[in-house]
Amino acid sequence: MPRRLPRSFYRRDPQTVARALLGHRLVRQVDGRRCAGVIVETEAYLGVRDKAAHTFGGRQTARNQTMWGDCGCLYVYFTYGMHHCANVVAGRAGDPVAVLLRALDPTDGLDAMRDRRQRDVDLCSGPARLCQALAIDRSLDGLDLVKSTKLFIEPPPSRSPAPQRIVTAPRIGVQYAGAWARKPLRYYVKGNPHVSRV
DNA sequence: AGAGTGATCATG
DNA sequence: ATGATCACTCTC
Repeated sequence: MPRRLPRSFYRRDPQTVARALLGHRLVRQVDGRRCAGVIVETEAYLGVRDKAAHTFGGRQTARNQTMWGDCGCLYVYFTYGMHHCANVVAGRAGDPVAVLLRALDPTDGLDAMRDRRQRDVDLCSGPARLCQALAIDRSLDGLDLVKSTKLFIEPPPSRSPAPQRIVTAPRIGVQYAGAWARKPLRYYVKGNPHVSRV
């Protein structure tokens, strides 16, 4: 059995989870091949009060159903007619908050990622890029990261390196959200070259 | 800076 | 039913 983060890790406010996720490894098993990367960039979405969140104002739709369920599950949405983005559901069931996975530092299965991305660079630097690299789409929506072997999050080795410096910044691509767009709800590892933008 | 792309959503 | 929008990416 793979080592995985427990449910309790996710059952916290999304800002805490977004920050804590940095440095853990997202692992994808597909076609008997392993692809993985260290999470280096995330964003917190605060639910019904957050104008930038899909669940703002209590919206509950076919698309965002997963956000209303148990923490530790994957919320995948499709946008712009071609891109998928992946979130981890946080908080308590009924509080529809989540953390968007924005970038990985790729560590395993780079060849498969290059095949899927049709590129040698920017394999996992951006929410839709990392989904393409790891073959994540709507069919994985609702998947339980605490139990699945197809996709899960692995803690770093117990003898972990020195804690990394974390930067906060406004979230990307949510300018329509007014004051909520300016809140520092984006988290990334300072100096890491795989962060989607600085 | 502009185009691409179609599911999704709020309106009616 | 319909039209506007979109937690993005690529190319110029």
